[in-house]
Amino acid sequence: MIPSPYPEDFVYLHFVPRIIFHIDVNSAFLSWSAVKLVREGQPDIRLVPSVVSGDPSDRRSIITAASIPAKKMGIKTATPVTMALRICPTLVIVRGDWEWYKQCSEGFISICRRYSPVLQQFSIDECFIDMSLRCKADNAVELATQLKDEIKAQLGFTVNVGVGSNKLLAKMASDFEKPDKVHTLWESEVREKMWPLPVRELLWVGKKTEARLTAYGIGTIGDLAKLGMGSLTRLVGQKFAQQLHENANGRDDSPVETEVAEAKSYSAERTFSKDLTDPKDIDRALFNVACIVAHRIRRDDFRASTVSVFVKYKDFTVSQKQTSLGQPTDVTAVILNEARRMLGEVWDGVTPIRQVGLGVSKLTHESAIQMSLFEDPKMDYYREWDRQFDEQRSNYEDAKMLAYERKKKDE
DNA sequence: TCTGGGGTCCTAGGACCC
DNA sequence: TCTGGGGTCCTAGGACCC
Repeated sequence: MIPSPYPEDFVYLHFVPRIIFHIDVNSAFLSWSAVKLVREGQPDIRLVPSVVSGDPSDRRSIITAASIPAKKMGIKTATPVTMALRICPTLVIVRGDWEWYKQCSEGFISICRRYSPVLQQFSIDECFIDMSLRCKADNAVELATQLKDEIKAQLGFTVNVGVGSNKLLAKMASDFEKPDKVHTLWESEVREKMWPLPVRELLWVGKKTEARLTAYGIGTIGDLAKLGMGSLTRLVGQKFAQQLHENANGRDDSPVETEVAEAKSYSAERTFSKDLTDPKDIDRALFNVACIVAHRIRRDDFRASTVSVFVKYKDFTVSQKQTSLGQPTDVTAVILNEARRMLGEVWDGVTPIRQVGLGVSKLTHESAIQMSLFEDPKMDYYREWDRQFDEQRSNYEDAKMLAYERKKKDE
């Protein structure tokens, strides 16, 4: 094939009709764990009510992924494990395996990339590919089916492929009947396939927006599509109204973004198995999340100018506080001290805390300016502490990877 | 039944500057 | 001494996604 002299997105935008695929792994974490278990000679958990979750003995664990038989019983993602067990006492529970999931993800992404290099990874288990230059509307389904079958044959798990004339329609289509299916949603099919759906099924319509819309008598995506901009703006604000109006009518001109966007913020949080009041416990958790967040920004060569801290109470209300630093930092102690100071302002020291978290934002790559005259004289000590922490942590991660590789070789 | 963890984007009000 | 209006930055909070 002769390579095009133009960027791929330049050519089609001008005269080729857009054809977008959205590939979505069916019950991703559950399918991926199932593949691993099947390879080990275990029964296929996809065929029985089963879930992936955190520690089942922790009352606060929730379901991360559920098999189709489990979903049919009403066990969905984010259901508390205790509740799921009440619904189905024989539920099979497996723990997540992040390293394995990453490998499965890389596997299916690289197959998709062979179909089109114009690929946007949307999450660990979803991607868009721009097929505008690779097929025509009349053979799109054939290619999508081939892609879906190739993933199943090579990797052992199923995907849904949504085919449409833009990203929104492709994504909506991949959400139709599952698993292991190809669906189309062309603009000409919007009226028939998308408008009858409940408004909640439209991308970006969450619980709150649904409540607001249904209170106004808007039940289906079709109702929303026909609603005047004036009313919609009063309900959800101008910017969001415009987006919803376009989307409900099946329009979306956002491109398939091949560049991986840089992170804009990092955060970590810890939920306690019991609500806590002891400042020592809270501070230990704050210390832990500060170490994690600061390690991540150093790993990615960032410095942060804003630090925020937040606490969540029993009733799920959140208080948070953020502050701007005089100069960007990646030093754990600096971040932790700001967080400690703000925690003192945000928390009364008495109300039990369910969760504590810490975040950093306003990230730059600029190298820290060392103003030794004004800098805390302990800063060198702090940096050395961080260096040793990072070294140990990466050794730990290396060891984990090595153990994993060894195990794989044995299989 | 009792709700994890990690992100993005938007809005609104106040401070400050010109 | 008292005044308008626009732009920008900051913080708090809320909604959505997987």
